[in-house]
Amino acid sequence: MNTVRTRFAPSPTGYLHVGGAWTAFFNWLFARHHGGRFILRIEDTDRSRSTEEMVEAILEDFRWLGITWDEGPDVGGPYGPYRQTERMAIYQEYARKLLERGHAYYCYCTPEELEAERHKAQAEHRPYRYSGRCRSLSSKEVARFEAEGRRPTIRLRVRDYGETIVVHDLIRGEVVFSPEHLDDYIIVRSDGTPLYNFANVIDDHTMAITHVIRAEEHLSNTPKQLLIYRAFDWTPPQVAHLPMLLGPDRSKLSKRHGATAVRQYREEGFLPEAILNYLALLGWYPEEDREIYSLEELIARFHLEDVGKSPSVFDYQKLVWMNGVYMRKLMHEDRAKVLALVEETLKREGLLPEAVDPATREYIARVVEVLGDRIKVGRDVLRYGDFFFTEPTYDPEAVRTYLCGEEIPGYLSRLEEEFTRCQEFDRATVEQIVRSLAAELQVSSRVLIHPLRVALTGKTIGPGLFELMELLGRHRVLQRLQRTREMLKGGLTASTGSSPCS
RNA sequence: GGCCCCAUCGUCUAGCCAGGCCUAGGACGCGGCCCUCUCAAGGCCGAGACAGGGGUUCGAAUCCCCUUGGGGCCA
Repeated sequence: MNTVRTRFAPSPTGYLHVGGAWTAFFNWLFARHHGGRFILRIEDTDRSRSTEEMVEAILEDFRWLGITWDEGPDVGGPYGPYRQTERMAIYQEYARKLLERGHAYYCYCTPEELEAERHKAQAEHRPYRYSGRCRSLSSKEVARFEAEGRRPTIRLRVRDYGETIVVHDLIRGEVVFSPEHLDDYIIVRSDGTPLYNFANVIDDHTMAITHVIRAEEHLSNTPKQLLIYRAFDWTPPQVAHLPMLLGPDRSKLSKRHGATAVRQYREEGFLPEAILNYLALLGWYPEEDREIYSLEELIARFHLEDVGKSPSVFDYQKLVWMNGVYMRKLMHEDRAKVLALVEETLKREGLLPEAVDPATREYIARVVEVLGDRIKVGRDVLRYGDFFFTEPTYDPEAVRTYLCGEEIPGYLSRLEEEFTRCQEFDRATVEQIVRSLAAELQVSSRVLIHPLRVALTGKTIGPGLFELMELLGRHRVLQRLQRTREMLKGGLTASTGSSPCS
């Protein structure tokens, strides 16, 4: 039994897409499950849109995810090179072989002539298929075309038009294609570059790929590719077509659905383990009523035959939930990682300098401690605790509901006095102060707590008030209280010049 | 337009291949309650699906056919 070899072949025209990551991951899981190898190949034949930076970016995204490859453009391997632009000689060589054996021929038809054929077919209400008029050109005709300056394309010669093609798909079973749409299709353009279906087959074969696992959008291409294998007398690899990844509106997942690049998730502070775990559960489920699995468990359980056939909607909410599960676990198993993640987020937002001193590190650690499991993704630090690092941004709605009562300024100045006067400024003391004042005023303590929170943080959500105050420290608390009172008194906000309470 | 794929709660899915164990299970999300200074987390409870129609069968979510709906490829 040959070793299993799978591959993923991204085009370096953008960052790694979650759909691509998903496909790659299943290839990876399958290879790892069978003790095989996973290969990365770069499909950069579209030179106008491919860049070297994107090759590096994609490799980096894979590294970050923890999807490792055994052969690829950077590490090389026995079947290289691993980028298509470096394999042009190989495609030419195989195209020549096909030509020599008569399985392919030069075609001098111009786009206009082809277009005319197509029109005719349409007018007669029959499916278009290339007429094959260049199948047997005499040397005189060839000479004439050449003299006209025509550059030929190379077409595959399909032996038998009437034949049905059966694809044995590991996920879908037997898929039967009726023959009418198969024709002598182009495998090499007139400029000598190979077409996708051709390059793909040559690469997969010469790289000894045993299992082609790809998205369903390629299922319709499979018969065409099978024809090339047959022309060469090669044994085709096993194929498996994964279901499509959809956006919430059930169309193919794309940029307009929001974040589709793995890079974006990384920047939002997602954990690679959580992303992989989430991706694993799209189109596939181990037969247990649970959803959290380690990579090892995933590898052990993965079976291609169990992958579903119906398309899956990418559920951002569930990913967030799952990330939260991993984040909580990390919180007590490897706090340093959480801290690093948070630090990165703060730097990206410009709330921290590049070089972070030890005292700030300590402060961040305390913030994370106070924020606790509110942090489901890295960016939640901002959502719940931006005010720890910058002046609060006041949520207008929060101000209106909690700071606009006429008794509020009075409460706040009483609080301010007490906070100025007290000896210690720890959570127990401030809690004591707030609760006694509430008792004295004969109001529920929440009557003081809510306005205080909004005054200090700008929002209605966040960590416990007293912990937050202790961390903020007396100085900042007093400063913010003062500022809030001025804001309420003056009735002015910088932006509109109107009262926040009207 | 031609060809191909798909079809269980809003979403991811278990069950389907080997029909009865399914008054269809779990998870996310949603609603309620508890905890509580808010949010988050946690606990408890709840609403929520076999696309429709025909068969086959003693019996169908499970097998077959049609319709409908979604998606993809080629043009």
